[in-house]
Amino acid sequence: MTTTPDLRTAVGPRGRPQGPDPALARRQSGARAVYELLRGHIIDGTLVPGERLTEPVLAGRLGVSRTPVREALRLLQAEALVVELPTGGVRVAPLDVADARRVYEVRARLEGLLARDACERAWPDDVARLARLVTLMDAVRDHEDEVLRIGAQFHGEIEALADNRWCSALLRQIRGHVDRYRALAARGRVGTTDHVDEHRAVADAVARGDAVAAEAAMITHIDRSAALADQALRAPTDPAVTPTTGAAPTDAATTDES
Amino acid sequence: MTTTPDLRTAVGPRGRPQGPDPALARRQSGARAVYELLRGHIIDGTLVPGERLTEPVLAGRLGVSRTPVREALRLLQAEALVVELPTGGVRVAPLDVADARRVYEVRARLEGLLARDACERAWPDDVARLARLVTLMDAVRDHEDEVLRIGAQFHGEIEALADNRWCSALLRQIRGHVDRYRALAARGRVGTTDHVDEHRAVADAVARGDAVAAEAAMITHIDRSAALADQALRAPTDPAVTPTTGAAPTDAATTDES
DNA sequence: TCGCCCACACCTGTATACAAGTGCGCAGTC
DNA sequence: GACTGCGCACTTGTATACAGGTGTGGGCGA
Repeated sequence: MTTTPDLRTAVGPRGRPQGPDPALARRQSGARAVYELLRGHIIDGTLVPGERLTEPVLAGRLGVSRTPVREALRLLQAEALVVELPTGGVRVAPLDVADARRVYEVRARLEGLLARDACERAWPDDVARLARLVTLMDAVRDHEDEVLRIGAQFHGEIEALADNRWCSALLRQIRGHVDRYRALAARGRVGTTDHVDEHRAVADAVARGDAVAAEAAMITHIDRSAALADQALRAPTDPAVTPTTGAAPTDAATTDES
Repeated sequence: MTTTPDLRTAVGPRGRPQGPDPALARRQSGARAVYELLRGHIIDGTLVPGERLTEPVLAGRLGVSRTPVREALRLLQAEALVVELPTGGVRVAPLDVADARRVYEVRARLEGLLARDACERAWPDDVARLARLVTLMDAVRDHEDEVLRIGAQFHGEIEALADNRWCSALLRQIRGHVDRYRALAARGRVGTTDHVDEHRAVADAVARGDAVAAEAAMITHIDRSAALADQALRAPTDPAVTPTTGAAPTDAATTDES
């Protein structure tokens, strides 16, 4: 591991060639790119939990100066993907399987709140779109990957409907950690039993405009996912660090055994 | 406004004289101190919502270089207390009274989860301590300040019991925003009706070990506080920026109309 | 052979220097 | 008088230089 690719080959010297928004392109440069890269590597396990990250080494490896590296590390620290050492400096946040449950609990509440908010803002065509996703999911219920993909869409739809930036911002942080634990477990082997029904329960509640039920259904759904994930994390292999080679999800709507 | 005191007079040239933990003292230096200072000023309204914050100006005013200022701004940005401008740079996050409700909603769920977790970890003496706080609160129920102070203690106790670092970390971020809205409203004039009973409901649920009830009671409690805060924010004065001169709360357990 | 002490190498934190992009203002012109 | 074009000043982002502190490893002495 720790074979972090050169940043220049990863994002180019000055952002992507086709930046739709110049301001975004500007933000994509340097520090932001380092942040995204490191974040992905922490999530997918390329950077091993507990590993010390030193600024000069990262800077040299990525072909940039310490300044953007430092900034990226601060962002990762704010997100708790790296933890500070008593003497200064940081290391990759350790993975504690027992903590996975906690992460899921928080995620469940935040997504539950999103479902509640979505209830109050959903228009008929939104409801129809959700229902369509559930139908779609039902149609492919034996293909786990497809179920997961549609599930991600479903959650993304709910989040968009809720339009709650506070929830979304916090959720994004939590999602990074959720994705870490998912990468740790054997990919895909989390089971999707009852996924269709659980999503349908949420969709139905939203359709009825029943905010309380929607929130409860979402929490139940994610709690069950948490139980599956917990099982997958404890059962298969030793609890030691087991980085997978799976793709590195980096942003919203990627988290999904949901 | 914008009469930010010199950082050197605020924290001294190299941390406080009596740092109990040298590592902490080290972190307290420079960037961290700038962060805390700016955070406090944003929360208490000294830094006006929407105000542009430029690195050279802040650096000069605080007597440090741009480097620690920059780092502090990044932390504040991660916390959404400042927002980035399209052209780069940041401004103090605008205050939207309609958004206060959203912030409280999130806080309610997080604290609700803390209450739930506290249930599963509370020992008899913990339960007794919570009950004592409720009794104390009841005894001073006519003194709003005292009620708020004890309320803060109560919430701190729950948080400590829950021992859920994920929740606590997210809650800290949310609390900064809650405190901002509280500073915007007339201090103390939020009303504390039924505070005692609401806290008692939480304490009783914890005593019974009824996690579901504890979570629900906490959510109800904070939702009611939210309604009071919302009322205070909309009613008294114009919705324009109205910084108060009240003390600047800077960390956990300071948030309380709870 | 074990323990202690010193010195080095390293790393963080801060300051300063440099380059590039952007917005604003002023002057000139129609 | 209004519009347009140019130029300046400012700001951010990055790189580099410098100082302070810490941990480690080797050497020396008991």
